[in-house]
Amino acid sequence: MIRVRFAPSPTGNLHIGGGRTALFNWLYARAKNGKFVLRIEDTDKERSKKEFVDEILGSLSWLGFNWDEIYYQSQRFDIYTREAQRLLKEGKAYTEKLPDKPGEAIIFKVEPQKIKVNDLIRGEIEFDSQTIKNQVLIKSDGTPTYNFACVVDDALMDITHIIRGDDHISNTPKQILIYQALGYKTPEFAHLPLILGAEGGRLSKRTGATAISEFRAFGYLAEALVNYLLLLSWAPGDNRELIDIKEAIKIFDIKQVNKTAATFDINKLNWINNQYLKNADTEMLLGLIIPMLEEKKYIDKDNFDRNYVKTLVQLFQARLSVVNDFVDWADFFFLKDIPIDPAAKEKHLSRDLSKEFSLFIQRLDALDDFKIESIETAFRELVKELGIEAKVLIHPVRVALTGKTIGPGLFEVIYYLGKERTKERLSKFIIPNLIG
RNA sequence: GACCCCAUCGUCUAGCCUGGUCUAGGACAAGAGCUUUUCAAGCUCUCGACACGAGUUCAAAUCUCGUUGGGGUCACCA
Repeated sequence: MIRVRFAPSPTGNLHIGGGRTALFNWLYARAKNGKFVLRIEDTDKERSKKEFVDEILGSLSWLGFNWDEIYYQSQRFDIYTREAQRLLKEGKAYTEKLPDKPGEAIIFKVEPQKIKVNDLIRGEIEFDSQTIKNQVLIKSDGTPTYNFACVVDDALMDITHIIRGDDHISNTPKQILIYQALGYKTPEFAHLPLILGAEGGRLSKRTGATAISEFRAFGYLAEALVNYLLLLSWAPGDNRELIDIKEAIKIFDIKQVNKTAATFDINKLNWINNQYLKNADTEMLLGLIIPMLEEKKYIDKDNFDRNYVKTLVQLFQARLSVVNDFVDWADFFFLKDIPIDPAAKEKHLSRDLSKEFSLFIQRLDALDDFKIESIETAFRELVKELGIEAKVLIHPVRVALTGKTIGPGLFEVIYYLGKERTKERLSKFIIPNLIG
C-alpha cells in the first residue's frame, strides 16, 4: 500500500509551492490507490498559529486534495522523546548542556560513511556524511527538531514515498542516517523541482501573489490552478495543455516529472483559467459573482433580477481571465453614473456627436420591438443614410454607454442595458441647442 | 566558501533513457493580419531555443568529461 504525506508547517499560508507539492502527493496516492496523509508540523510553538492551520486546510480542501488521515506533531512529543531516548541508550546519540539553554539537548552522532539516495526523479545522488555535522534531535526545551520529528513520523506512519521540494535534498542524507539508526526502513524519495519567481529567485510576495487563498480571492478556479500547477514540471507528452484532475490521475507518473526548476508565469495561468471559465457552468460562476456584486453594492441581495445577472455573466463569460474581471468589466450595467475612461473619451467622444446620437435615439424610439437584431438593423440603416462607416459611430456609442473601448458586441450591450438607459447615456453627449 | 541539484524558444514544455525519422514539435506571451464593431474571445501567420568547449561515433539536443551560468542547503526554523 502506497502511503504519501504532505507535511506543511503552519507558520504561514499555503503557497503555490506547497500547493504543488500537495498536488503531486495527492495525485500519486490517488493514482496508485494509496493513502494521502496530512501532517501538520507545528513543533515550533512560537511561530505556529491556529489560523494558519485553518488557512492551509481550507486551501487544500478548495484545491480538492482530500486527505485520508491527519496528524499534528504537537500532539506527539512523547513519541519523539521516546525514540530519542532509545538512541541515547544505544549509544547512537549523546546529550549536551549549553550554558545559555534551559535543559539538555539530545544530539545524534553522525558516523563517517557514504549515503546513497536513489531519487525517483533525479536518479542516484551520493553524499559523504563527513560533510554533515552531528544533528540535534531534541532541543534543550524538549521539542524535537524538524529532521528528527519528520523521520520518526514518516517511519511510524508507514510513509512509503516522500515527495517534497528540491530544497529538502540536503536534508535527505541526514534523515537516512536517522532512519538507519532507528532501525526503520528508508522510504523512496522524489524531489520536485522548485517553482521560481519571475526574477529567477524564489517565488515571493514582491513578484505577485503567492498564497493559494489569494488566487482564490482573485477569481481563479481551483481546477484551473491545479491544471497549471500540474503543467509546471510535468507534461503528458502529447502536447495537451488542458488536463482535468481525473485524467491526470490516470496518466500521471512521478518518474516523468522534470528535474528543472520552473518559473511561475501568470500569463499562462490566466489563459488556462480563461479556458476553464468559458466552459464553466454559469450557475456556478453566478454563485461566485453575486457576493462580489453585493460587496460592490452593485446589487441588493434581497432584491435583484437573478436571471438578468446570469445573462450578463454569459455575455462576458468567454472573455474573463479571472472571475473578478466581470465586476470591473460589467460595472456599467449596475452603476447609474459610469466612469468613463479618459483616453477613450478623448479618442471617441471629443467631437460633437449630437446629431448622430439624436438620430439614433429617434430610431430606437421608432422600433416596434426592442431586440438585438432590430437594434442592429436600425443602427446600420442610420449609418448608411449618414454615409459613414459603422465603426465610426459604433466606438463613440460604446464609450458613451459603457465608458470603455472594450466589451461584448455593441448591440447586445444596448439590448441588455435597455432603451431608457441607452437613451439617457447617449443624451449626456448631446448639446441641447444643436438639436433644434 | 563547502556540499548538492539543474541546464531545449522570453516563459511552460515535447524530444534525451533505447544516438539517425529534429533544417528541434506544441502551448503562453509578443508582433502582423482576419473577424464589413472593440478585445481581454475566435481564426491565420510571423518571431523565437538545443549555454559553451572537448571527446566517443559514420552520425549527438540525445552518451562522457570539463567550463560557465542558475538554483538549493549548510540553525537547539521547518
